Amino acid sequence: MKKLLITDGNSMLFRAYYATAYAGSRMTTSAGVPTNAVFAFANMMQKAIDMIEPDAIMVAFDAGKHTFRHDLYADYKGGRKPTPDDLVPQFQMVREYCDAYHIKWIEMENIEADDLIGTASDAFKEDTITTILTSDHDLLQLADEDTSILLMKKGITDMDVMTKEKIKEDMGIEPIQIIDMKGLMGDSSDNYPGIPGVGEKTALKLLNQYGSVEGVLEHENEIKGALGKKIIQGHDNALLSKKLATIKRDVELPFTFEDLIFTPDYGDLVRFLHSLDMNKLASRYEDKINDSYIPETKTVKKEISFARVEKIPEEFLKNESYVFVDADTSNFMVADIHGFALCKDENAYYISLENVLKDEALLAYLKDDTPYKIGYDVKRNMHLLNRIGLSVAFHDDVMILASLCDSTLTSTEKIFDAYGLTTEIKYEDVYGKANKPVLFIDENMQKEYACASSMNIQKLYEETYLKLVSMDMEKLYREIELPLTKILYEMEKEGIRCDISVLDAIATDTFERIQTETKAIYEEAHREFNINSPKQLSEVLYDDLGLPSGKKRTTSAEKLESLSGIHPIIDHILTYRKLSKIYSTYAEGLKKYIQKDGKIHTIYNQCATQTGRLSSSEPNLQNISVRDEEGKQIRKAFKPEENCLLMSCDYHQIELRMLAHMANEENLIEAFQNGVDAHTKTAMDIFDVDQDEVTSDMRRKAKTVNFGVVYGISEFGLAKQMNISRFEAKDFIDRYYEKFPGIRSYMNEIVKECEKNGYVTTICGRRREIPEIHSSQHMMREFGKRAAMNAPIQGSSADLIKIAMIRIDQMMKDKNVQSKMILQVHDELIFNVVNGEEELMKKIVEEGMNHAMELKVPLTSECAVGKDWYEAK
DNA sequence: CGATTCACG
DNA sequence: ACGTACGTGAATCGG
Repeated sequence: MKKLLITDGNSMLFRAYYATAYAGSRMTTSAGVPTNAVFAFANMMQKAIDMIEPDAIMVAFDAGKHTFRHDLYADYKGGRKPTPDDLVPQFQMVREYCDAYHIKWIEMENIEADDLIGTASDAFKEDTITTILTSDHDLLQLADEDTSILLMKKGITDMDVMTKEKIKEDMGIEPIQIIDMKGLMGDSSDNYPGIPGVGEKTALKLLNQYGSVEGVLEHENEIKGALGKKIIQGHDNALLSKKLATIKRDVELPFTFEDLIFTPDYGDLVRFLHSLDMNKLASRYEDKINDSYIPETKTVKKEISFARVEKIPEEFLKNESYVFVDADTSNFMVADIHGFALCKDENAYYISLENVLKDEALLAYLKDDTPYKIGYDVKRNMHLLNRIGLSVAFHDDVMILASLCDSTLTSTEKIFDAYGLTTEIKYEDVYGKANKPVLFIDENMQKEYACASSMNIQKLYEETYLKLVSMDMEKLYREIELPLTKILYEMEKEGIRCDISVLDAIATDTFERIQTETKAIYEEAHREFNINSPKQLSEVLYDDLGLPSGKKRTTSAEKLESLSGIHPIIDHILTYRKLSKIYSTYAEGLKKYIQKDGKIHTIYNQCATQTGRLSSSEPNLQNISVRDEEGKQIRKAFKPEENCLLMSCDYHQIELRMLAHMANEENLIEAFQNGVDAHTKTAMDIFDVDQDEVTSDMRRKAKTVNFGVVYGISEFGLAKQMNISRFEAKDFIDRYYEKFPGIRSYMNEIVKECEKNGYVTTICGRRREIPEIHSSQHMMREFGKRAAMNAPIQGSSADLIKIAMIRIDQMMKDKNVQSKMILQVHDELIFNVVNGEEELMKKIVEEGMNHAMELKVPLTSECAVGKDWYEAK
């Protein structure tokens, strides 16, 4: 058997174009010719070739026209959109690509590519297996025993193999009956009517009974009621529509199978790819070159120029650019801007702050949204620019691009390391270290550093943008992450009022109590030592006092609690620990961050977690004490503005709801739908009792089990947490899975998926890479499995609240409220609510949160208001 | 600068 | 044979 690959050239080129259209402005050759569609086309072809390993290839095009009869892209319904300008030259270019690769391409006057494909898929039947690569669902009708369709999904690398069986399973009919479906129900996008009043359901029913349009029409007089009448009236339309939907298979083909045999010439291909500046793609083929061709990469390498200027050349300001804001590397909420570097292609310019403000053309350029500005950590740039009175709309953030592409890249160092991006002159070379700044700034070094940094932004963009598109995260990026950046910027800028006198009072009180505890501890230990040093403390406990340590000699609160009662020193240490945490991290720690405006402005990092959650730092306002009453007092320092209240709204058991939805676990879904408390429900099931028999202890245990499930449950973990034996823990897990079988199969599936792909995804398509899943070490692998089980739950919940924030922000703008969203704590949002807006805000927030996604379970949340964060919780 | 501990979801 | 619950950030110690 031979293998034939037929590519639907036009449909694939359109698909390639739209999949990469956002990047259109920058995917060009050095001469400025757009190449994005050809690039994506070449990638898709290679993927299909690697997958199928065909003996022969044919690419079919529509002759000489740049639009065609089928709807290829979801956004362009009805009618024909004109072919985009930057796609036009790529029709020729893609044919040149085929020539260079020695792939046979066909086009014939007055014959549609579809009909060429239909005919070719039939022509060599005896000893050929055919695969058709397309993004056009209409070609599915060609599937049969020897022919399958490789159907492009979103992005540029995802494709589905549609066999005859798969189509039958998906649509409930034979592939060939697709034309009968269209005959009966018509096709609005192709503008043929079918039988008016017959939709998908009716058409399916009729076909199952009569097999084909002709079969239905033959019996049209037997069909009763309104339907029969409609069919008789639509008789001719049905036949015509079917004819229009049918791909021809009887075209005279001007070639034989031998003409299609695939004999690639990698030398020609590499030369061609280099001519379009697709050096990276070319390098994939270089080791396959069988002639003596050596790619002349030198000829495409351009001279890079860095310049310090007083004014940016006007010529440069016509296009998009990569912007590096040169500022202190410290906390950007207080850092000062020195100037910035702009680059595009091989030219980079450095301009000092003083000159920026004098350069009218540059200021106009920065205000104009049309030439795209691309930056790294756009939120930081916004703060820095805002403080010199500038507001710049950035079109892309390469920090977010890079971390979405690879979730393990959770810091700037990791991102730049991963892509091998360094600068010859470093920040320290220009400005020195934080504690030892340079006396004089070397302006030449400053220019070199900043210009090279802007070049790195450009390089990073080129490495990540199409990758992101091909990974299907463009929607997540454009519709969630980028809008969120702006919201976070506003939240950070707004900040939250923090009353230093409250912190002072807590500090003073706590300090005194720490002294008391310290004395008591020294007395019990019979000597003075540094209680903050785990090393010294463990010597006191396990050597001096001879308390039982076990193997690890840890001094963690967990261990100490188990020792409580054995020796009076233990409780003093626990209290000391608790108080010194409150004192140094919160009471004293937070004071350092109160700015002149009496507020704390935390920084939200959008790229710091592997799961998609935010993190908060300088200071971290996502871990302010709440579980412990004494620690919770800290919240009394966080206050609303004058004539305002704080409002805090949090989701109820968001992760369990997300799990119920994603695992499609009927039992749990039903509980949520009926408003049954999830922990109580779990207790009923694992302890096999009625709702009114669930004791608080049973509920507490069930709650622990539920947490365990979300964390990727293990016998050991659960046993440790619940202080029970491994066997008892196993029993709980077995019972749990027995009652919630959907969760069991979901967890198994997700681990399998992770083992296959090396990553897992959230509802919104966010990826978490889990390389540990393939580790040779057992423990690492087990960790990988737990992370694989947890990440989609934690990550989808993060997606959810991000969407809620965007919706709430939008509604607040629509209603023109004066209240502000100021904090996010994973499943909770905090607002400064202006007096009189309480009711409206509650409505907005509940609507925004509870309907951010429509899941199989209802989403619920609770809002509370108060004169400080303590009261509003 | 890594390890330990502990605050949060 | 292995010896852990998932995800963060800050303070502190001690090499």
